Amino acid sequence: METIQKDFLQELGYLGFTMRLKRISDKLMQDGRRLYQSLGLDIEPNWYGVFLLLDRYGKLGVMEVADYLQLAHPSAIAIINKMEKAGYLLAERDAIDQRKRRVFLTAKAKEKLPVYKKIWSAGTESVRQLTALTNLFADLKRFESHYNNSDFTSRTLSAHSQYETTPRELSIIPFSEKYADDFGRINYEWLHMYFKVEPHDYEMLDHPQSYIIDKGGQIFFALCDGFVVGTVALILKDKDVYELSKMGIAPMYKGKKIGEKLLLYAIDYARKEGKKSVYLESNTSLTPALNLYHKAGFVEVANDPDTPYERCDIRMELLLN
Amino acid sequence: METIQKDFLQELGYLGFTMRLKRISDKLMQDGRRLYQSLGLDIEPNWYGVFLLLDRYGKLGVMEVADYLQLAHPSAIAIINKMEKAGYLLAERDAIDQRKRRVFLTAKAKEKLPVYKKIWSAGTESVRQLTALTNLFADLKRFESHYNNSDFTSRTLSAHSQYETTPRELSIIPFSEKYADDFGRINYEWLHMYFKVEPHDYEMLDHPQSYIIDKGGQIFFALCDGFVVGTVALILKDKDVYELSKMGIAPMYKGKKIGEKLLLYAIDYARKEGKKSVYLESNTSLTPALNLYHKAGFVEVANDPDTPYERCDIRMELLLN
DNA sequence: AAAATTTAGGTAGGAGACTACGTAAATAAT
DNA sequence: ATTATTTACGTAGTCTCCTACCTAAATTTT
Repeated sequence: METIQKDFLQELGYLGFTMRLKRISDKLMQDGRRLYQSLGLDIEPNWYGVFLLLDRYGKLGVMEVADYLQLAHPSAIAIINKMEKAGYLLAERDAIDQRKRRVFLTAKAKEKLPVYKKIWSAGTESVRQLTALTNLFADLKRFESHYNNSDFTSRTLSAHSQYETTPRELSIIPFSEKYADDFGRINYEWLHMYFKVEPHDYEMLDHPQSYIIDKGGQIFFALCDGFVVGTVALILKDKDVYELSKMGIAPMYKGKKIGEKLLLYAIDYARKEGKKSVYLESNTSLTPALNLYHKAGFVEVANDPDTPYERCDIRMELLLN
Repeated sequence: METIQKDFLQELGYLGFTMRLKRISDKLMQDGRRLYQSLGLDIEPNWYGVFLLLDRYGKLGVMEVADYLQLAHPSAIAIINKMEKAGYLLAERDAIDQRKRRVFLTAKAKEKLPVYKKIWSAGTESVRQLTALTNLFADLKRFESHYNNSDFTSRTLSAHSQYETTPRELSIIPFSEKYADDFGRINYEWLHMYFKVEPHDYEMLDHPQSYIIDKGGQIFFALCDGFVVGTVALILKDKDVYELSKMGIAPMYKGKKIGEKLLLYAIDYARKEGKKSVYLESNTSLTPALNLYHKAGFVEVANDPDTPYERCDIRMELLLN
């Protein structure tokens, strides 16, 4: 427990996504509130949508506001009532539809709006700077639309239905076609998390049989609780040299020495196959992995300038016997 | 108000970021809860962090849990207490530090964990699919670290301090160096939102003076409430032909006919300069803009196969006099 | 050794969002 | 015309997270 890993959720990868998102949005919200307070303004961070909506469209019904902002209507009501109490909104009954309460900005609101817009512009600029050089917006949009289309719940449910009771113990098995997808799944996750996925990766991860097994290599899977929780590949590089690659552990199972067992198993296999050495390429930022390699006897050697991977900045080797 | 723009927050661009983020994270949370309910499980969507944390590290104090998950400690306490009540957690006093309450997983938790992990894996896979082909994770990480470093509040505050009371009315003025940054600000926003920014864009947006003005073109700014809310550029393409480009309105000021005024003003200028025609390149997905162009008299002509912009799939022209 | 400060953990209260349920007006169906 | 259904709100209750404040143990200072 020496160096405390500060951000566990980040370490959990895809699984931590939900809570990380909430964390960011909550923080932004809190900051917004603080900002208004320090400026001495009597508005809340979630009001700007209503302000701008009514600034553009004039009078709107409660449901319309909710629809535009994609809020459940009670939330819209809560905001509207507060704004009304603060004197920014007025409401009137719709002449033809008696149920409808049409809300609109008061003179106070219209007077203050330019000031608020100025502040929102500043905030907008901050967000622009924070998201500069990223595709956060396009990606977020894509995420939202995919998410709205596909039913997350039912998809996850069906995936779950394949659950079968199996021993808890860790077992390590060689490649079999039925786990080919897991090979990709495990590795795409950490690649995605730390680097960008390179073309060379796609080939191997999507076609392990043809790119690794058929060329004289081997892949091992760590199985636990009934599914694949770790992978490692030995790629035949020379008649007596393996490259060790695609070593990945499912985030949920990290910290359980599974990587170590997998690595030792692979080394043992290489030795039994009569190979002279195993080498690997990695990145210095992946300290836990490097420690593991070191512990297993790998030593740093000169970097290969012709590596097909951009992310690799270190090469290690282990001589067998 | 013909076609109701469904997502107002998306339309607001950077400004809508906060609420969109909250919307997504809340939705994910709700879905998680529904998922567990339909599976008949007595766990909550925000428990997985604690489960996996204790699975890895064994016994931890309340504050440690809070730190790892980056939660305020009352939140951690709330989760821990519920999990304890549900029988998943037990607590004991630390032998040396009497204040410390060390929590750990019960036998029930350890027994159920494989099942839950299976479900979380399925959820993980769903997130992977939803974020495939995006850089959401790398970008989110970058956003988080930038955000944690720079003080959003104080930055926005200082930007706000430049506020000066100015007339509410819209005015249109020609290029001046002091608004050069605004030219970039306004245009980067919509480019970022709808497309990816192309190299050609950076040049022009960062150096309007040399790339547009000095080459015989002109830029107009719409000013309102004391700051720039819209831009349009006329680029000299031929001795009597302008290309109309970089037409953008700050999201907060959309729907106020500012674009229309700016466009007519630019056309008028071109006419006064004695040009024969103005053409523009755009994208068919930008319906509101296309309507505007159409209304101003632009007609669709054959597309230019040599356009420097990837995003453009339509070309329109307006003959003057 | 006594006093001051930090740290661990807890409570109270507030904000935001959502679901579920209820009511009355408007619209559609028979 | 009467009944059934949809729509527009509104209320209540629950969940999440956070800040502010409090206590008591551990650690530092003096």
